[in-house]
Amino acid sequence: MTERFYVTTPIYYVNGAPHIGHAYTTIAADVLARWKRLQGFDVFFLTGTDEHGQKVEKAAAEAGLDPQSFTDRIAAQFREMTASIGASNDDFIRTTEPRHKQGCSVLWQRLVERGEIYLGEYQGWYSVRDEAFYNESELVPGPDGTRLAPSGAPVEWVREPSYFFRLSAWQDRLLAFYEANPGFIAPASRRNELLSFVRGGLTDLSVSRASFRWGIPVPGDPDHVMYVWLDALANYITAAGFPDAENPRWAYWPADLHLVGKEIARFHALYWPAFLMAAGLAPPKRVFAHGWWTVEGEKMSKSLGNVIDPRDLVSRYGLDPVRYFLLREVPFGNDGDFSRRALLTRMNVELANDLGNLAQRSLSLLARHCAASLPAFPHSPTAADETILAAAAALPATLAGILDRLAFSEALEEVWKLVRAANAYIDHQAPWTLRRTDPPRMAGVLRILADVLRVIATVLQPFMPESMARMLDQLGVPPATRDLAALAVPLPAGTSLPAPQAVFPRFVEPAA
RNA sequence: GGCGGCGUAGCUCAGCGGUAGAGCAGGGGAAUCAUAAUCCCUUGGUCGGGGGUUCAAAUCCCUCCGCCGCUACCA
Repeated sequence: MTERFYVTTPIYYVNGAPHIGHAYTTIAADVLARWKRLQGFDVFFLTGTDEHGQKVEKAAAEAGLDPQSFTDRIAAQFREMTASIGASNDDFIRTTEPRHKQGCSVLWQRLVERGEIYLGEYQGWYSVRDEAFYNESELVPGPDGTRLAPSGAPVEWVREPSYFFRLSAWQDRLLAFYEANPGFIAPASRRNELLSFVRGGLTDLSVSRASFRWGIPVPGDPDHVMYVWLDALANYITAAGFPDAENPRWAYWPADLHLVGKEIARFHALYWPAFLMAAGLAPPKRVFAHGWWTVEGEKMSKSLGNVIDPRDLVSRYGLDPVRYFLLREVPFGNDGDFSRRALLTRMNVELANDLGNLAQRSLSLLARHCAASLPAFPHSPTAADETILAAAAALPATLAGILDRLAFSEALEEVWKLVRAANAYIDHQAPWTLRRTDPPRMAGVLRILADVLRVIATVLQPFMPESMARMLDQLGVPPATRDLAALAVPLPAGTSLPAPQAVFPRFVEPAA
């Protein structure tokens, strides 16, 4: 039986248009999903939108729309963004869908039945913008004597009956869980923060709101709607068919990986496993929190007007270079800076000069001097041949280990070591000289280059699907033989090669 | 205030007890198959300051300075 792999992005909150941060998470998840498929896993890759809550209700009112119409509109933008960055998600869940509302209600009932939720009363300072309550002590003074949330959002005094989740009862079991699963939350810095937070003591969590209507009604008490985070987190199981254990999708649970931004690490690594364990369900296997992007050294913000729309980026620079840049530039988990200069350097130096040009020079020699067909493997390979072939052969396994740690930039660096080695190989072997002195040797060298390029293009497919498909076309690799297992079988000599075409042209400034 | 992290070549960072590394940028050379791309060689750092442990410290300990994250609280 093939192994399953379930990876998620967060469901994105529909109170604003998609930006580079959303695209980043989705691209990372997509690369992983594609990589796992390449390895032969049965993958379920989920993304979607989080559509309830007071903020959405307000934003809809301000836009003069009912909440459903409003969320329909924004959700469509997210769906479009998902497609525009080439995501290969298997599903796109919206929390306003019946399947989600039903599953979420069952989850609630299960928590009630198990005595994990009780009715109490909440009073405190509430921030609509943050969808959170704050203690008096957490507030900071604002202009003209007002109080503000630590985030700077305005707060109002709210007193209302509320359902509570017995989070306080889970402290020890959570700590035991983290202890037993040291890799559960990564990077390590997030784990430290989480542990210190939990050790500091947990209080019961208010999980319903009676102050607004736009949410999933609490079963049996329609005056309340569910807390948005309980609602939102549940998407990971409702999309997998919960509570229907017969649903084939349910076999994917527990998820192998929730990819999240660092700002929501706690919800995923603390509340979510607590909810699940309390409901008698398995917690996810891993949560990975990535960092944030600044733009040209500055924080992204609407007021600065420097928010990057991923769709603009893609139309300007092309999809694959953008995907490559985002995962290459910064160690996954760290914050990074998105600068035009850095993007152009990666594009021109690594994609165009190193890899694109390597393919082009190899393929044009094959086209011109080998009758556009794949030569036979050398009869007696030299030490140089053996060295580069061994490096290529070792690459997939090396990457597997690196990608299991989500070290995308490290993985790409590893691939580029081989790219550079192949450029050195072609220079040292100088097939253009061999053409006159030793044509059979020239053919052997070119065959080795084709085989090395095939490995490179194969393992890079998850990162740059479209470009690598074209490169594999040019290398004569049939579409059905592009997974990692297929690398074990060499292409037959004589395979005909189409005319080479540049895969990564140098980026030149468009005329103004 | 507490917990944690970071500070290494011009830039971005790796190394985390055993003669300072990579990529980019800079300099010199080779080659001319190729997207004027590539390859080879090379300049460059008292590893934030100070103290300590050790035969040996960027690497461990203490302290100071500067950044950052999580979190708490006082008045």
